[in-house]
Amino acid sequence: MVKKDVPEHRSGCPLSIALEIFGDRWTLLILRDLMFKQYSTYKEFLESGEGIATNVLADRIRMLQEQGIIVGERSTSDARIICYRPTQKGLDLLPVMVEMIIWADQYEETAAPARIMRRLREDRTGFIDEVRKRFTEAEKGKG
Amino acid sequence: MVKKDVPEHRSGCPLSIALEIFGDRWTLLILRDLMFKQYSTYKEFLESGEGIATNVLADRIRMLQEQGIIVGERSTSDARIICYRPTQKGLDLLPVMVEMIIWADQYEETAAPARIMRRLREDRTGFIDEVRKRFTEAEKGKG
DNA sequence: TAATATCACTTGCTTAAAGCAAGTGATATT
DNA sequence: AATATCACTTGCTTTAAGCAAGTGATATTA
Repeated sequence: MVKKDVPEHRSGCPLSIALEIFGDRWTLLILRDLMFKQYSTYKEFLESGEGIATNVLADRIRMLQEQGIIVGERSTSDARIICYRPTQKGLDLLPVMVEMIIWADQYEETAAPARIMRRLREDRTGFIDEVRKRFTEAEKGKG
Repeated sequence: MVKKDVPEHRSGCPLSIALEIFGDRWTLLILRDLMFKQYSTYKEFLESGEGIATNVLADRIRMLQEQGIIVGERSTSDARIICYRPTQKGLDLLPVMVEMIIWADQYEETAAPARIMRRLREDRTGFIDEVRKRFTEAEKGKG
């Protein structure tokens, strides 16, 4: 059994609610693949190298859609494939992820290229806006 | 059994490493109690209203000390009590927590007072510096 | 100073979630 | 028509979370 439904809120504390949604080992890694690596399919997430289990991945994708953080739609060129993309609510998690990345890079041994980290530290908002634009531009293209 | 030892890194990705450390339901709530609510003891964390289990709390406190995110020392006035405080590494998680709080407040129903949230949104760094000072001043007091 | 209370845990057990391998049904390719 | 790929699901094992009770050290009270 795999179940990650966001439960009845234990407390109304915003941090607690946030952790009910993405306070686990995998949820933010899927969003990282989606927003930073520009992966968009189940298969790409699965093969991203972190080793997530198939049932957990399916479960998290379902939960992220229920929460309105991502949306999925079938590819027109290949109907087997579902392409996921972040919503506004999902894109607004970028600052959270960026701060986590900066913290980890400062205190732990990471494989992150130094110049990318420098860019990230020195221009958080510019970096975030770039990522954001990639998805909002794409949105227009469909409009 | 309760075991949260930070495992062998699955990937060198900074986000992945960060999640190995605090990617769970409880770790950041303890740090919230410590830094925002100014709780400092096991008992206070336990009674903070989120319903953490005693073994999980003990486990996370141990892990946070091993990671150098908090330090604990016995109270001089009552030798039963251990007072925990954040290290620099712990204080540097404030931006992560603040962004999570802002996100949750924007998209979920929270019990956070509107004026505190407004303050937080409009002056993230000022807010963070205030919290930070409370602990670095206290440090000086000990010499 | 003996008895009781409090503090920070630990232990043992149950329940829920993560991890793993294999399978399924739909669509696509050969 | 046969095989491959895609996005999952199912069933089982392992690990971690949840819960109640207990422990040892220190502190307070009668």
